Amino acid sequence: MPAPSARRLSAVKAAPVADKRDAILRAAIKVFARSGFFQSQVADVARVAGVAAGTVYLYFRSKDDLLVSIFDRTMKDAIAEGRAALAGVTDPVDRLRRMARLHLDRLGRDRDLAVVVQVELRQSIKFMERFSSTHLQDYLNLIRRTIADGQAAGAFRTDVSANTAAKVFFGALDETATNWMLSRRKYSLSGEADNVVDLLIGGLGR
Amino acid sequence: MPAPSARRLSAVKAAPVADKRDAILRAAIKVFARSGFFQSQVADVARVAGVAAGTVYLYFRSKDDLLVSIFDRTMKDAIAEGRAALAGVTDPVDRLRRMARLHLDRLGRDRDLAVVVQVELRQSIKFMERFSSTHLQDYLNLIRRTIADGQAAGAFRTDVSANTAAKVFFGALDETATNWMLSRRKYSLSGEADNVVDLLIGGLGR
Amino acid sequence: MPAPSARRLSAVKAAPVADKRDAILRAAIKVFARSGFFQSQVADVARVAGVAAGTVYLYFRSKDDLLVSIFDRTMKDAIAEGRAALAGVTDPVDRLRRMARLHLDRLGRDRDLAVVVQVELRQSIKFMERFSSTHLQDYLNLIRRTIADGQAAGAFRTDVSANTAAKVFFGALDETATNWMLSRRKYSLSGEADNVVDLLIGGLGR
Amino acid sequence: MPAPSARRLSAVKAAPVADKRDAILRAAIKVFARSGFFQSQVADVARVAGVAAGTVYLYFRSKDDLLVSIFDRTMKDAIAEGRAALAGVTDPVDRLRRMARLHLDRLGRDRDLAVVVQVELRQSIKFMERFSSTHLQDYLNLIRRTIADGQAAGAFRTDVSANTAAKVFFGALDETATNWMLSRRKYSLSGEADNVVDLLIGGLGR
DNA sequence: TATGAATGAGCCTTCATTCAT
DNA sequence: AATGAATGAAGGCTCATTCAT
Repeated sequence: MPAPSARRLSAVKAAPVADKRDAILRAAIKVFARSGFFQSQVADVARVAGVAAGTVYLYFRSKDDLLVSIFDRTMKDAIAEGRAALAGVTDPVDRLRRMARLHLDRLGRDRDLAVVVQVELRQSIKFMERFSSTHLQDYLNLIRRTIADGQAAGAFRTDVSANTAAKVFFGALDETATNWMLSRRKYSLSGEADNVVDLLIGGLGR
Repeated sequence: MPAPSARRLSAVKAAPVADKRDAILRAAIKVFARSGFFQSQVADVARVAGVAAGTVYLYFRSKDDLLVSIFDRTMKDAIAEGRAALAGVTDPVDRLRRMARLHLDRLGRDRDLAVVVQVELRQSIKFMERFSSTHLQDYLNLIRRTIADGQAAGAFRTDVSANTAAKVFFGALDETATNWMLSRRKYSLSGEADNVVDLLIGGLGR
Repeated sequence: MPAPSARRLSAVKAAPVADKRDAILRAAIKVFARSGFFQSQVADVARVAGVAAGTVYLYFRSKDDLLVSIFDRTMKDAIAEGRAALAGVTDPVDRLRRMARLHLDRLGRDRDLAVVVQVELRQSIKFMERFSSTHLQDYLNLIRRTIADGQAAGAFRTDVSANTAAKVFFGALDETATNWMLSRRKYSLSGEADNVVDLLIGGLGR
Repeated sequence: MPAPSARRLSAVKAAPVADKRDAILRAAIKVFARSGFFQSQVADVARVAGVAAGTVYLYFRSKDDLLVSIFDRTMKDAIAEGRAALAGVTDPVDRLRRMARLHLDRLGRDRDLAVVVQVELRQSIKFMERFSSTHLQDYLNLIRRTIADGQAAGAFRTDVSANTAAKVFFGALDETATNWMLSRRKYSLSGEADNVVDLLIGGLGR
């Protein structure tokens, strides 16, 4: 933690910058969630953020950069949170359960963010110049390794590749989030985490 | 089945129209798959289809209508194929297996179609004026009912709602298809169907 | 009157041609009256005429030609009718009265024609490539000469040029027709003729 | 009248905006006069105004709005000017004479404006969604009331309705203006005002 | 830093006209 | 003569981005 003087200095110079950049990014999430990336206008983002249109370009290179920045921050946070949450947990099933809860918690806390991530991310993955898929790949790798470790530890069956299982796991969470985002009903998204994990661990068959 | 002469007559009048509409639709799938809907130009679709730009508007109301038509036809076909494939199959596990194979078969046969459906459909679901989500809902309902029937028949566990299970099932297939579509490697998508179903039925746990 | 055989021949060859050309022209009047020349489409004219779009071009060189043909025929008829109506009439006031009645009668009989003539003719006069203003000039000359004759005969005052008086006379009829065409009320247009002439002859002052 | 400093301030802020809007409107009058509304391009208006095409849309909603704005301003000015000019004048004949002079003065000062008003206004009246005919109706009402007052005051004959007389009066001025606008000769339009009024008051007959 | 007026490239869509049948 | 599917040029309008203030 910086000394008071340092904090004040940074408050005068850095913090407002971070604040405004953040305000614009939050405005972008709201606007993109409402209208979709391509149907949104930079001017709308600026208006919602309470700044002039030109100001957006003091903090972001382009409209694309707004979207990339949203994804970058979201995925980086997700991976960091995920790693932290798994820190002291050794039981493979618990590890998956924690990841599922985190995944749905994060999206469930901010419906706008969920909309943007669930609706626009896939688009962007397709167009590599817009979003380096690295982060998402990192996330899938995190799941895959967790499953592979569980297989090595004898907790998970080994006749299914960790790769396939990771995709099934991620897909299940992803679809659950998408359904929640599209649904009018206001049920708790994170409440679904345990159901999904139970099903995946125990299997649908009796 | 009509007599040859009748078929020739209809081929002279109806077929060319259907052919051109179809050519434009296939061109749209190719172009949208390459560049994404919003970054594609109607003129590109026309060029790929081998017609003039204006001709597109003889068969489709608008650029949006192209996308909607792709979805409509794909989903209608999917549901019809799905219903047909389940016709004589009673074993619940077999029914799910068939649906999974069909799902991945269809997308695996046409990578461009897979790209459009996996990348653009979600966007369009969000904007109901663009695509009535009815068809997709129908598809999810088909899965849900299949699972509920399996539960009633005692084949599937009943401590997980059919709704949750349907989302997990669809999400697993969906993510598998998306991953295949994005991957450079040319593995068979439909080959994944059995793995996914085995995992979902048996569960990841031992 | 031609012999029956001649009539049949002409009915087979010439008459249908004239009929179709006429049908298209009448359709054009109706369509142009409803939407205005520039906002009308050749396809609409064809549909109203009950022919295919391409057929219009068998009888008219272009869309412009449709408008020109409407004006040409209308003005030619008007002048011919006007000359005929003045044939045996020598009293200058009677001559003006007859011209006014004819003018308003003609437009009053066919509201669509009135709309096209009153609304589109002025446009077209401005663009000489579209309509040779000769016909309208001929019409104004007919009025001017009638007034000049009346002046020479001592019936009309001579301290106003026949030219100015002709414009006032035509303008009064023109505005009366325009007002009638735009008005919702269904009063008789030709009934206005005498009022207008009385006013112009007698003057507004006491 | 504001103090110089205040004027300078307002000149710095308000004037440029008004100037640009005005420049575009004047350009539109020039371009529409040359080619007609439908054959003019917004890009031409912009080029003549010395701005980029997109700039037009910062000041006007659409191409239609340009035309409507021209009419609105012209008619509003005409009515205001007319009312002002009649303020202290009581003699009915003088009142009509003043209105006629104003009418022809205004159009005679700006031939382009005259072209647009005389040629395009009628079109627009026909299509009410494009131009609320209210203003023109107001103008006609002003004339009608002036005539009716003159009748009540015993200056004008009463065996002709004020309504008919107003149309004749307006039509005479309108046609005079149209003829001047179309004519190549450069005579003075406002010089015609007295001739027209004399004729209308005194009547063509002896 | 912040503004927001101005820019102008870009694109969907229309529709007069043509021409193979 | 008649059709109507096809053409493709044209233009209104949008909006990401810039830059003078």
